Amino acid sequence: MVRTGRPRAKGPSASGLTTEQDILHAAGKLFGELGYGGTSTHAIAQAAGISQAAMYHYFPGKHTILLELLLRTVKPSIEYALSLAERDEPADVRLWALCSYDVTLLARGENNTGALYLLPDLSDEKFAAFHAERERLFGVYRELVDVVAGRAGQAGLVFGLVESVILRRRTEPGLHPEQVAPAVADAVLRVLQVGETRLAQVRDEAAVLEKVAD
Amino acid sequence: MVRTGRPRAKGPSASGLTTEQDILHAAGKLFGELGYGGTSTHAIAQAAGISQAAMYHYFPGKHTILLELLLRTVKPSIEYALSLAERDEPADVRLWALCSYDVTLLARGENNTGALYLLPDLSDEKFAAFHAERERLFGVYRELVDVVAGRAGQAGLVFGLVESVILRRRTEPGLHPEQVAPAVADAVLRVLQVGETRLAQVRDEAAVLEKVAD
DNA sequence: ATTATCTATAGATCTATAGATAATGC
DNA sequence: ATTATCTATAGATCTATAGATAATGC
Repeated sequence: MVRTGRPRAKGPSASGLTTEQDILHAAGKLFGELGYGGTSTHAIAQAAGISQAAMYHYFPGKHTILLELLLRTVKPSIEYALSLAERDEPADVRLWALCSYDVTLLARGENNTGALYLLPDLSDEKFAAFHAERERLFGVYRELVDVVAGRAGQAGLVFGLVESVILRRRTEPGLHPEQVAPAVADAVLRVLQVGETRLAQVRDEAAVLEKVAD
Repeated sequence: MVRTGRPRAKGPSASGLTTEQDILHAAGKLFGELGYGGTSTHAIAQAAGISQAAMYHYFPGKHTILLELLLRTVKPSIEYALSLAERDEPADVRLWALCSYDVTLLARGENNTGALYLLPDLSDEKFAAFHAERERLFGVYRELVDVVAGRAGQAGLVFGLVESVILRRRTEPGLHPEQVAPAVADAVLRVLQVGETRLAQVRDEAAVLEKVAD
């Protein structure tokens, strides 16, 4: 199980991960801190422990690294959202579970991977595949929110409330996923004018839907 | 009242504004769309109608342009927040008015100036002056939120809810300030568990505090 | 004389490619 | 023979400075 190919000049991967993963990890951290335009391919390669040119063995260009990161970040949310669509718990219970799960993902992780959603560079059509996935996720939110609210037009507010955790991570260092996730999910139902009595029931019922995020 | 100095090669400012304002306007638009690192000084100058080098007559470097934009964007919010601190309306009424005012600012304007808050480059200490101002604003929110909630620890959630409008502008093109501002302010009080009866009163009372944003 | 602009450019990047090299696989 | 890496570099930027120039002011 020894690796083929020329060995790295700076010694083998300190993380023990594959080179592709080292690149993605380094790029995710740097894009989040310095932005896409502010991160050079040289800086990514250096943080990954390889030469600048070696990156092109794995990714044909800088933007494909960001695209891959975006797709990997949104993927678990979409899978969970779609799995909820098949359940027959009431909409408010499923919405609470979905919000709690997404906030957990956004609040967790050493690098603020959700911060990639904020990059202005995403308006480039190179990232259309990501926007399409995100739209699917938003669609699930909209369906659930419309039922819980009893009317249309509240989904944007809810989605914004969930994603505002990305912003809060920057200025609230002591933000713990297990604490903020239920708080945001509660807030979502309160915004939709679900009463406190019902909310307490929803919280209990949603426990069944809890998924241990990988 | 004819302007001194060498005339522009491309003809006089189309906007009729000062050159400094042309630069700030162009930079605000480009930073928001392409990011700080993704926007060259050449691109800013071109959009402003001057040569790249002429910018340095007004700003000693690229980052001072961004800093100036950030300070100008946050300034009206701080002034309004501080003016509210001296009023004797109840905390819930003042909080509603503050949220509504800030959401209006963030939702309005041809360029999404609030989008500058999302730039990852802001972590650089060059922008410490902006963070200090923003912290002052957050302080006013915290005071009001703590009183309305009857306990500490909810201010981050509220601030996030207000600022999530910046995110929503990107994906919800039909977002009208006069529509979304009261909706978010209502949502804030609902999150803080203010009852519907009281909320209706608050909305009425807050009308007195409404400020026509300049 | 002062001012706002211009043109030109030095020096420092930065991306992507070409081609060499040091491993393992067969 | 295949693979993963390396070094070197072309060509395209990009920031900031130097110094010239075309107006108005006095």
